[in-house]
Amino acid sequence: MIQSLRGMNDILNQDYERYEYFLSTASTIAKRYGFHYIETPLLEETALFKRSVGESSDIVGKEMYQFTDKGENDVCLRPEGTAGVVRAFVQHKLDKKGGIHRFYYHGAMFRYERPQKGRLRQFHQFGVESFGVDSVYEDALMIMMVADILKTLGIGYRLKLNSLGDHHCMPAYREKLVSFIESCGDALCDDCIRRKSTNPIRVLDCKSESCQNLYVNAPKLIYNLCDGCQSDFDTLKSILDAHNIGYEIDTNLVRGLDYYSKTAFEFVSDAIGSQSAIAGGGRYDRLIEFLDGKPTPAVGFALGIERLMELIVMPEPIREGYYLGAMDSESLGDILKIAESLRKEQKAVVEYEAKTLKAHLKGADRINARYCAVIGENERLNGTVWVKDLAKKEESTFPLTHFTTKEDK
RNA sequence: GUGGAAUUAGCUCAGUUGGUUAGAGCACUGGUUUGUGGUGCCGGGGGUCACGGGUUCGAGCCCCGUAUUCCACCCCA
Repeated sequence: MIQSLRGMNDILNQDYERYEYFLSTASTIAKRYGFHYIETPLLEETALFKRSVGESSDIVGKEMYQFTDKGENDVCLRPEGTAGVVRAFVQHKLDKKGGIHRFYYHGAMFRYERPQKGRLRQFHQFGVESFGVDSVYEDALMIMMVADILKTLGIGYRLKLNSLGDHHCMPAYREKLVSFIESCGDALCDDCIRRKSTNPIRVLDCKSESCQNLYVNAPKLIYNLCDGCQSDFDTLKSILDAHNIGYEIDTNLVRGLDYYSKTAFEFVSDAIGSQSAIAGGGRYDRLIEFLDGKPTPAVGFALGIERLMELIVMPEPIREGYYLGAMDSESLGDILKIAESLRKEQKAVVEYEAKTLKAHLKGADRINARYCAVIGENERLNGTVWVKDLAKKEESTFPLTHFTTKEDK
């Protein structure tokens, strides 16, 4: 038997119902906030991710599905969604057009990681990107949108918040931090010694207890922000307070993609195991110019659909549509005609086998049909159809033409 | 990429120190005497015990390898 590749799953039946329910909920909300759908290719030039996500990140450094195609192009399957949307934004010259552009997207992302619960090699994200809005109110909008989606889906969460500073305060802070790290000497773990040169900010969320004990006294970026960043961060907090969105400041929250600046946030769930981040995002004002566009402020987030699917509280299933069956095979022709007519407006499922009434009712119940319509010997002789409303437990008999004449509509 | 655990029916799991035709619950299917479901009662189908080797008179059980899943690390959504 050939099976799917490691960490790559099929989505079917009830799983797909959840998937579809999530998508329609999230898309509806995104549209209400003024966002438009954008679809970008799954395959992009490798350079796009190297320049945006950053070569020092694990995503680009060791997790990309990268290969050379038949035209000798260095390409890879997208590991995240933002880079492609920014590429499209610049390629279609929307940066030069100016104004505000808001997009949402969803689809498969690929990372070559060791799979576990909540971590797949092919997984799905829903994300939004907003271009051209400098105001921190747009950062707040992002967080409110995620909160809105999660609340609608019945999902509990904790919101972690941090500010990563900008090109005014970050470089100075980085130097301060590096000299602090150097002062710790050999007491640090091997990972942190490596991070010191590649991406020093990352030492702050090191999982090692001994490192964390040392970092208690490390300089925190949050206390070293420049005036602009500080005032934006304060405004953001007051907006969230005004909208009753709870948050905790996490000075160690460092997003894994290099393009973030200023606002960074992460929604986590305690109910799905160690892969607990269900959504993350932040501001990335410099990324558009890194990708050869005109400098444009931008902010966005992405949600992990598979992780959310574990947590979604589905609405009660409702009975809908018709189940149709015959008690003797001679009536099947009429049954098919009724089904064809009904399907112009609603769901109609036909059982081809002649069965007892009891068996048909069981079948109708199993597929959660609202109505069970059956033609037996009596109905065939009278030219009628017997229909039972499975929810109201009421039954009635209609002439065949009651259904088939609807074709005139 | 590192370490650990698991894999028996469609699903969740039993299976004694290695010993005949591998079990249960749920699900599926049929019956329950005139044509009434979701919830009674009785029956039925369904397993190369993950895959490939090895040890043994004999392997679901012991050993080795492979695959997958899960847990921790790592990373992130």
